[in-house]
Amino acid sequence: MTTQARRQREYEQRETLLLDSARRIIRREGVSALTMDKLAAATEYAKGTIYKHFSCKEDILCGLCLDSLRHLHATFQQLSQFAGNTRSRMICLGIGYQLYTQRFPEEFDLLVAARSNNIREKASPQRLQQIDAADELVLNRIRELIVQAQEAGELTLPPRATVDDLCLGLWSVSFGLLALEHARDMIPGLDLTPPQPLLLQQISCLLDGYRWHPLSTETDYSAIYTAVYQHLQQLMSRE
Amino acid sequence: MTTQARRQREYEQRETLLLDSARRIIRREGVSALTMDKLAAATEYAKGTIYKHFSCKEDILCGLCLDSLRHLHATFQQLSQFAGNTRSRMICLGIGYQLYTQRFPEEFDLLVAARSNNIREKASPQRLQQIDAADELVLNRIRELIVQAQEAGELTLPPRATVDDLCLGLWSVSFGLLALEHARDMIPGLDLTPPQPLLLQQISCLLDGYRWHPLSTETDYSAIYTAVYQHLQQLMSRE
DNA sequence: GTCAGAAAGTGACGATTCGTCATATTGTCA
DNA sequence: TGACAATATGACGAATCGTCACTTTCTGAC
Repeated sequence: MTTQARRQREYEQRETLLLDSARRIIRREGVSALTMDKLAAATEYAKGTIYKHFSCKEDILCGLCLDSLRHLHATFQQLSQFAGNTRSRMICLGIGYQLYTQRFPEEFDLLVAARSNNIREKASPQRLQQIDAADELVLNRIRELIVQAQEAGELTLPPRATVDDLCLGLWSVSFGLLALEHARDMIPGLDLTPPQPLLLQQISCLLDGYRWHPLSTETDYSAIYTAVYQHLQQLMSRE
Repeated sequence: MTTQARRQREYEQRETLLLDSARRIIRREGVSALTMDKLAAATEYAKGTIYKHFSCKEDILCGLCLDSLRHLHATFQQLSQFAGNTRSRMICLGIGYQLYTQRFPEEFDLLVAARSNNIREKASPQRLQQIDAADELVLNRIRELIVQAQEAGELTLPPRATVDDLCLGLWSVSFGLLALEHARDMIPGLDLTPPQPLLLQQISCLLDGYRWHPLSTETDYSAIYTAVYQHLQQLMSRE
């Protein structure tokens, strides 16, 4: 049915428009400035129409997270074409994640917020489920790479560790570090390496600990880091 | 001045009472159920009185975080008396952190939430500053241990890494992993080691990567883990 | 082209929660 | 004991929420 399809398309376009408007408001005035009335005015739709899409304000925030996760996933997809040994390619994902949070700080902030009940309690179950699904897609990219490393003989997991354990470990240290990165400004007198190499250093040590070859003691990765970094920065700014 | 002092004490006691009430409401009915009117009714104080203590609802949430961080710090203090080599003692802190989040899940949830602008935008600057200060106290316990490890010759940091880098790395992986732990329930089909050893495994690999001796390949830590775990569990349940 | 019925869009409204502040109460000390 | 300060109160106006009865637009059969 052609009418049906067109309507569906229009609905999705409007959802995008609504999310874009919401994003703009948040970027300009902060999350607390986002109100349903304001969003309605900005998009020139009535409040009732917005409620056709989102069950509440928190649902919109989750909608933004979802969008953002899909973005991240797309980036990871592109990165998977990067050539090199599996370990460099994993580093590549780490750098991608970091650049992503730098380019979309508001979205990442929401991603952190969306981990807490404060938001989850109110958002619609469907939206939360979609977020989880998107999360999993991203995780799959990491998982894949670990499996490839095993197959390539570059990684042999310790006895009781599973692929998912390492996967979650990598995710944790990256998510944690980026989420805590604010601390850099907030906590005075913290003597840290600049942000860019800091995450790589942590990932690198973790990978050394898991004995993902070639170890950082065996190869000098710094040239590779720089190359990947520049490559990615171009890639992401182009969009 | 004696009157002054007594008033100050009463003020603090009431603040504790207010926070305890708020905590109870959140625990029973969720964060969104916490309203100023409800808290007023529960504590038998008027709303105006509550606003003498907290600038808004988010400020209360941050108050709870602060409380919780102080708790964590106290736990870390106690743990620093634990005997053993520096690496086991670091593991000890990790276990302490984990048990802490298990015992106070609501508080930890708030701690995650308080990292995002959603809350930070509204809370009072003083409270946020207090949180940062408390955060730093906790970090100092980790930092100390790293320095001790260096002094004991059990740890030699890689060329460009600072004490704070490692400190933040450990904090990140722990915070990240615990914050993402929900994922365990949410994301289906994740093949993970059970929660208790999972964090220890990550920390352990990270420490191996940093070459904090004795490495996990040199010593079997599992007996120590179990001992520390039981010791701590007793310690924390006693309170 | 027209029209009836379906689908989509609207915004006024009641309800909830917020934060304030003029007033009331309590406590202090000369 | 009383004057004054400190503290507590809760009624109130403002802001925001989410709903739903109504209006407008669209659709496809005739």
